This record gives sequence, C-alpha cells and structure tokens, in this order.
Amino acid sequence: MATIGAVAKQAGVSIASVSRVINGTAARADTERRVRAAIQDLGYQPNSAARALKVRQSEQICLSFDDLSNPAYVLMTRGVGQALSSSKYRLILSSAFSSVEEIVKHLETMGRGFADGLIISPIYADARITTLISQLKMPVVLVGTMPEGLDVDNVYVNSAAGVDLAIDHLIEIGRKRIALINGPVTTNPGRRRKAAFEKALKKNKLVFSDASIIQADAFSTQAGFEAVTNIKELKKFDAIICANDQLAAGVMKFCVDNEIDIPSDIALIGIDNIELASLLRPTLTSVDLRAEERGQIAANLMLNRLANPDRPSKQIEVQPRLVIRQSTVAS
Amino acid sequence: MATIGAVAKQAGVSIASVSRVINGTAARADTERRVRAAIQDLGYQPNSAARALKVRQSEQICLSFDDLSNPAYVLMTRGVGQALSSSKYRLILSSAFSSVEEIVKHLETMGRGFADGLIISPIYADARITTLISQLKMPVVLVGTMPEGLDVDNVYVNSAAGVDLAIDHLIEIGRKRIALINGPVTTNPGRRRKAAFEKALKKNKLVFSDASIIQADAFSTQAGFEAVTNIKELKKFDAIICANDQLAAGVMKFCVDNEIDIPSDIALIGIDNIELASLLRPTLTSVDLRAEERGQIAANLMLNRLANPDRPSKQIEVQPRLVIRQSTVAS
DNA sequence: CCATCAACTGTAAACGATTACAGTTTGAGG
DNA sequence: CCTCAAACTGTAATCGTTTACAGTTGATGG
Repeated sequence: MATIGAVAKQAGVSIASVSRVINGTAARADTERRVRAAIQDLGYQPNSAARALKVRQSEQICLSFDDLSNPAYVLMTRGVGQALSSSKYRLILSSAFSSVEEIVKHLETMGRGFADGLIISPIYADARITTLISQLKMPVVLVGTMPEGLDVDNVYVNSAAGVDLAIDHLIEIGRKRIALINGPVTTNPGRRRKAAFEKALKKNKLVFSDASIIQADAFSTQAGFEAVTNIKELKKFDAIICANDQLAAGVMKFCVDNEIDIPSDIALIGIDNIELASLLRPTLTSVDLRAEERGQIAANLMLNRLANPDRPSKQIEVQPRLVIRQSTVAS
Repeated sequence: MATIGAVAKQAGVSIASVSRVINGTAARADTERRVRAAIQDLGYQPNSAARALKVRQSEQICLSFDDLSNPAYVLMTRGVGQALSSSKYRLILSSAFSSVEEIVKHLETMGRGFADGLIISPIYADARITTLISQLKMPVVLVGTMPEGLDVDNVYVNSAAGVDLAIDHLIEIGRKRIALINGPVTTNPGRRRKAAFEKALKKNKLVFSDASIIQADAFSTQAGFEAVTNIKELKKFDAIICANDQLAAGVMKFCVDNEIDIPSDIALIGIDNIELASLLRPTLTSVDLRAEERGQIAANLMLNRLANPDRPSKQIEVQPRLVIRQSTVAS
C-alpha cells in the first residue's frame, strides 16, 4: 500500500505538503496539482489507524443494543445509519447481546478508543450498566428512559402517553376490562409499560387486579402466543394491550386459532407500529413509538455533541402516535 | 487516558514488558503481577489505533449490503454478528445505500485499512462494483451469486433449486398457470429468479408468456400490492410465486381486498421465509433461503481466511427448503 | 532593485503501541 | 562456587500520519 511518503517522493514535495493538500490547508496551485496527480497515480489512501492515532479520533460511532431481531431496533438502526451516512463517521454495530454480561464486557472495551461516541439503548435495567456508562470518557447518547443519576444526551419516547392513547381509544370504543400483555419486567420497556398501564387504569377508574397484567417471557411472537394459553382467563377481558407488536401478533394467532373474534370479542392494540402491524389480519391498531425517528435524532445529537463537546446535555422527548386499524375498529 | 508508558512507570518495568504481559508472552510471575496491578490501578486499556497501526490489523470486519429494511438482510446480519461475537473482531455495518454510486464510494474507501475484511452482498449487478471488489487488497467474502471474473470466498444459495421446489409443489397440488412477481431486474436476485422461473416452467412444459412475469419496482410489500392492480389479468393464473415474502404479503393484501381466495383461487408462494410468513393470514408457503445461516457461514469463511490467508478460495452452496403453509394447502 | 510581508514549504517531533536484538538474571548441574 | 543455557527484560526503531516551528519563496510597492 502506498504511504504518504511515497506520494511525497513522486510529487517531489515534502510529506507535510501532501498532508496539507489532503486536509485542505493552503497550498500553491502547482503543488496541489502535482500532489493530486501522485495520489491518483499511486492510488494512495490515507491510513485510518495512523490518522486516528495522531488526531485521537476514530471517525467511528458505535451503536449498541440488544436485539437485532426486533424490527423496532432495525428501524432505529436505519435512522442512525441514514443520519450518519452523510457524515464522515462510520457505524459500528454492537448487537445480538444475549446477556447483561456481554453488554458489560462490551462497555468495558469502549476505553480503547475505537469509537468517538456511543449510542446505546439499554433494555436491561442493571446498575452495572448505568455505572459503566457514567464512567465513559466519550460522548454518549442514550436512547430510551434515562436511568437515575446519568446526565447524557438522551432521546426517549413518552411511552406513558402512548399507553394513555391506547387506553383512551379503548374507552372510546366502550371497552372497560383491559389487560396488558407485558414483556419481561427485567427490561426497561417492561417496567415502564407496566407502570404506565397501572397508572392509566387508575386515572380512568377502571378495574385493575394482578390478573390484568400477563407477563410474557420475551418480546417475541412466540412469547405472545404462549402467554395466553388459558382461554377462560382471556375471555374475562374485552381489550388487550400488548407491550409490542410481535407479542400482539402472537396473541392474535392464539385468538384466531381459538375462534375468539377480534375486535368484537376482544380488541387488540400493539406497540411500535412496525410494518407487520399493517399486514396482520385483522390489521393491528398500534402505538407508533417512532423508532426510526429516534434513531435519527440520536445520531444527530451525537454529531452535534461531537462538533460541540461542551454544550450542556439535551433531552429530547418524542411523542407517540396512535394508528387505528381493524383490531380495534372493524372496517 | 492512561498509556502503556504510565503503566510501565507505575509497575516499575519497561514498556516492552507491559506489552508482553498484555499479549501473553512469557514474563516472570512477579513482573506479571505488578503489571496487572498497575493496569487495574490506572484502568488502562490499550489504544486500538496505535495497535492497529503497528500490527496492521484493525480487528474490524465490514459488512456491506443494500437494505437494512429487508428482514432477510437483518437475518444475515444476525448470523454474521453472532459468528463474530466470539471472535476478536468488531462488526462495521455499511448499509442503507440508496444507490450504486454510494456503494462505489464506499468500496473506494476500503483502502484506508479500517477493516481487515469485507463481507459483501451486492444486490445491484453493476460492472463497477465487480471491478472494485476484485481490486481490493483485503479478504472478501461475497454473499450471493458470484459475478463473472471474481475469485473470492463465496456463499450462495441455490436459488434455482428454490424456484424448482416451489414449482414442483405447485404442480403437485394441480396448478398449471403460474406467474412470477419479480423484483427489479437491475438486481442480482431479480435476474436470477427470472431465469430460474423461465427454465423451470420450460422443464415442466408449462405455458410461459411474457405476461407470466410481472415486474414490481422494489422488493417491498407496497410494490407487491401495486404490481397486481389488474384483477382480470391476475385471475388468468392459478398460482403465483413472489420473489420475496414482502412482495407476497402485498399480493395477499390485494387478494383479500378483492375477495380472491387464497389458496383456492390462487395459490401463493413467497421466498425467504421471514417471520412474517408465519404471521400472515393465510400463513404463507415460502422458500427458505437460509439468510441467517448464510451470514454465519460468511463470517466463518472470513475468520478462517483471516487466519489462513493463502488457502484457495471456497465456494459454499446452501440448499433452500420449502416450508408449506396455508397459502398453498388450506388447513 | 530592494525591503517587507504574506504565503507557502520542509524538518522533525509527536501519537501509543509492538518487537528485534542485545543485555541481564536465574537456576541447574558439576 | 563456577559455568552455561534458558528465561526474562530493556533499549530503541518502527508503523503512517499530523502539525508546530522555522525557513524559504514570491509578489508588491516604493
């Protein structure tokens, strides 16, 4: 591989001049021409490692989350990727973690300087993760609810408002016996949704019992299907909110299999509004949590912070949106 | 940030000794203990850029493809991520390209040495891309059909066999008037599927006319829906194969809207077997192209090549699998 | 034609690691 | 207690850039 030295020799100038041409510092027209010609000739490309070492920047941003099989995170990744594609930064993906251990392991590794910033969306609520994040010497953008005691750039969706939207809609169509099929409460979204659900029921003076919340053990279709094995239990409710669309898809499958009609027997609402929602039969009413937009905002917060390291941290709230479809209002 | 020098000083040894402890070369027990203590003390982490510069390895692998919104590629990414997670390599994602220009731009950038290898799945058939890949000085694993004149590690699915599986199945259930809803023929999968479809029809002595292939302008649900606007045209067929599951979902939506029954009026088969296939109503028969597995294989080919740079290139063929569901055989 | 100053260029010192090579220590065996 | 080899350690060069600083060039105006 050609080095800057080879280019300098070929162009008959010093290394410094080549560097200056590349980085756009002033140079005489003649010098510039010769350097550019030499670069062309040799197919020279500056070595990123050498540059990174010298300027203390990797031009890489790391995106870290739990589960790439969750379409909501894919949307987020797209948003981030898009916002980054017009910048000089490359995107490092750190995903498919199966455990808190692995996240911790990965966070510990961030000190090596291979990334200039970290965008992270921690779904597990674990003190170690919070601590590690707070000790990081680099810009961090957190996507999701900010844990206690952290002060970093943050974009989050007002998920309580999302649950409110869903419940208001259900009340409007005359439903009163509402259940939540929740994901694991070891996760942040799980906790948040549970809390928001309880609060919303109380606010609207609807019955709430322990039975109103059914715990699934993952945020997957399979988990949704398995969460509602008991038909009799299920029929006590006239509406179900699911913690995400995939859970809802599982529930819907169960209902179809058992001839429970949606929406006349039970109205069903999902959360995330991934593409799947519009493809199910009946189509699924869903609370859009704007994952792609959050990804974009997160990336832009990061770019902005990188350009402006000393500004105070920003928290941006994104508003959810209810998309009404056939699973609550038959067409 | 602490450097290796600071550690050396704190431990009272030379820089070289610290380096050796870190990299597992022999050291006296006493030295090792002191160095480790100093590392702990200072929270030292080796700087990746410096290391990369010296050893000429970035410990990063770049995964490049077109469209992260396509679940099949997400599956592939998972496969790659999983295979890489137990290695020392980080994953760089280069996706969401909107155009050949951008891919070219990105490939040209690979000479900077920020990645030790490139796993690429080019869906656009473009000579510039092939040329650039062949000029790359680094290991490349190509996922998908290998273009003429390239000799790199390769994993591909026998997609003709996939189309055969689909057509054999349709013949078995008595269908004879079969159409293909294809994605853009500017893409490799588009071309391949078209060719395989024509060949399979001929082999089975089924009628084939220009009308048998309907071109959608993308591989999306929307495109599928829009590709089949003409009901009368559609009813000429008793079976449809779609170039991927999302197209099939769009077609299914159109059929439901227009009261065309699946499978009795028209049998429908998708390709990819993404999760969506099992969630549609009716559930979708689909040819599983093993995207996740291909991703894993690609990553392992890469790791193997990195460990063993001089071995001859390998081509691995993955066999598709037909998953029969309600869209061809009512339950 | 010279002085002056702006504009450009080159020299050389970093950045933080790895590693060849030579020098030192250690311990076993006589 | 000495010898010798094996095992360890330190010195210093190197990877490919960027950039401060000093030196050079060229243009301009008097």
